[in-house]
Amino acid sequence: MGTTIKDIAEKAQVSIMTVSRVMNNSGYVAEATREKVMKAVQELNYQPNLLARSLINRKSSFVYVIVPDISNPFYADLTKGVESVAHQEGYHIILSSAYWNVAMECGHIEAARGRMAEGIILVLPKLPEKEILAYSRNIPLVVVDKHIVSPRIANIYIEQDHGAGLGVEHLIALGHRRIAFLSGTKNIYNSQARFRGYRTTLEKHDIPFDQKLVFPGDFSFVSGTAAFEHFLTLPQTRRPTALFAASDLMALGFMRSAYQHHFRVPDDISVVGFDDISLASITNPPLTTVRHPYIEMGRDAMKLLLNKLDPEKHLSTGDKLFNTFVERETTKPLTAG
Amino acid sequence: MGTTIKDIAEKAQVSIMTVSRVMNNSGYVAEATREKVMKAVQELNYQPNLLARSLINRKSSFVYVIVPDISNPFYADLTKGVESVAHQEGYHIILSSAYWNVAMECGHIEAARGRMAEGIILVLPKLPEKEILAYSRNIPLVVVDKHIVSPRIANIYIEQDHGAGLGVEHLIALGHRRIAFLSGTKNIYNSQARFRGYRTTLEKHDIPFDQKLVFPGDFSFVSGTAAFEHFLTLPQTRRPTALFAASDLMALGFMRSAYQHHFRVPDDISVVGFDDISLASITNPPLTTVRHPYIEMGRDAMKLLLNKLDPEKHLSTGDKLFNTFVERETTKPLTAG
DNA sequence: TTGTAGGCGTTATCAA
DNA sequence: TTGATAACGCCTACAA
Repeated sequence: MGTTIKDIAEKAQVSIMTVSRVMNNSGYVAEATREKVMKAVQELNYQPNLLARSLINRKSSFVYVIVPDISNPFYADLTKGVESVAHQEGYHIILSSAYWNVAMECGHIEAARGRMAEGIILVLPKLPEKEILAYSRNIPLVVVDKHIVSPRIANIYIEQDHGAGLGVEHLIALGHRRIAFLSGTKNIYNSQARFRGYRTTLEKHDIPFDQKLVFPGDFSFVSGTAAFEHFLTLPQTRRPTALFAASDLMALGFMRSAYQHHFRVPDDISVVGFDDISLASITNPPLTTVRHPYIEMGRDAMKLLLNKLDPEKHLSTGDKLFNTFVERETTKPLTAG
Repeated sequence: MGTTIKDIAEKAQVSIMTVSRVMNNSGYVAEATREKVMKAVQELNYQPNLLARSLINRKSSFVYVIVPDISNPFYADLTKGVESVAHQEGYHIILSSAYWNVAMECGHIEAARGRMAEGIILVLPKLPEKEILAYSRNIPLVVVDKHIVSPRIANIYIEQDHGAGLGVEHLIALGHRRIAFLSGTKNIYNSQARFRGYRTTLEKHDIPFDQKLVFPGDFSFVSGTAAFEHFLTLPQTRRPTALFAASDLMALGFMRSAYQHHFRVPDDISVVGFDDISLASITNPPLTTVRHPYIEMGRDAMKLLLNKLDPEKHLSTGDKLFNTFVERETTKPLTAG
């Protein structure tokens, strides 16, 4: 506790510079001297103070990760991806939740600057793009899972139109034509993208779009249960035979409510979700969905940041990420009638 | 980027000390001077370097949180609890996953020391107690969710015997007497505690313990599905009418497999889990379980650490934490026959 | 009310 | 191959 380079120097009867050289394997040190130093290091259980080192190198090896809420499985997965690359490259991550609150986001960003963080990974921020741009002039910043227009902001984002189309294509291939859409939170870009994918895919197959088949939701489990109530209010003949939900949570909520009303999935109605959260494969029946690759997004975000920090090092972010379709057991072919 | 106290001093035509005083609201500063300084701060967008400050104060405001795997919902919840208290008190958390690997745990602990972390919250470590004790002499350390014998190690741990008993009591109250136990990973203290709770509760009610009704498992979803296969191998008359699983994940796996074999829960067999992970309330049907309060454990762990760091400040860790029974829809009274 | 000197633990630079 | 000195950005203690 509190052993410094000076203590080692004293104990080993050398100058602090020599100790420093040993610790960093830099410059020339006679083998005998090195051993003397190492012995002192062992005995005093010395560890260099990395903060002091940061001060002089201007390299803290800290990266801030700001997520909406770490207890949300999406962001936990994303964080895992970030962490795996970070540790591999010797960085440590400082985690903060901002709870969809602009003021908290700003607070965390300021804190990151103050702590000499080398960069920030900002997940689904509420902060307007303009302000993000302003911050990004002070500190390297990567925005994840939010659609960004400015080419000046580093960004990991998957255009989810295509992914949503995958889910709808599958339902259409099974013969469904009355396909409902359970939408995400209004005015969120991700919601809109998923909706666009739904609508354009319908059009591509000459299936008329019906506003009545668009159920309101907010990505949450309960909004899924509410959607089923909404479904019940539709006259029998106008009910959809399939549902495409903008999130797995809503799909699950819908299914739960359906079961309580003695509807069977997929027998009475097919359901496709979006996200592929870890629960999706565990539910009963397991949910057919569109996978949004959070872990990989986290990984790539960190790599992108690292490449910014050190242009020498070109970490490959692999191929561009995209959504993939995952067929499980909540869909089945439309039977006549 | 890189604005220092010197730049401000120069711009405001004052000494460094005056700037320092303004930034810290300490000592006397004439109002006019203060304004001059603040103006320079604004214009140059200055932020004090907290690492440099840490060096002097010997107070980094960093706390390391070392979990087995952040993408696991338990630990994400726990981390959330830690974070909520930490931020409130001005601390930042550095998150690391150790993946049940002793070497990684040690690595993270060393890193924490090197980074001048003020403390470590160590969740379910693999590290032997003796080594933890050794580390805890160098840096304040709180061990969470692992049973610790030594009174010298700060610890947040719930004796889960009692909680497990709650689940079994419920089944017994419903008339069940042939109650199976689906066990967790062998040789893990938590598994043993949950098993003890099962067994002693049985004995309390004069229900003979039957080793055949103890199914092996490892806390995972798949080990739950395997357990159902095991269940099927039992002769009809010797099958349990209820199952108490040492984890929700296993309970869910068991149920999934059960449904695939056209068994109904709770009609054909009652199921109780343990943990109350967020999925538990979302499944179909929602799972009756014993809640293990991860968020609260995280909160209390951080408070305990804070109290260690600053004995002046007595953050109440509230009442002692315990497991609670959560009744949902996977159990029902045993019907004659 | 303000400024000067010294140091926190480390490394870069230059000299020996 | 080693060591003295001056930084890094800031704060404490003391002086003016």
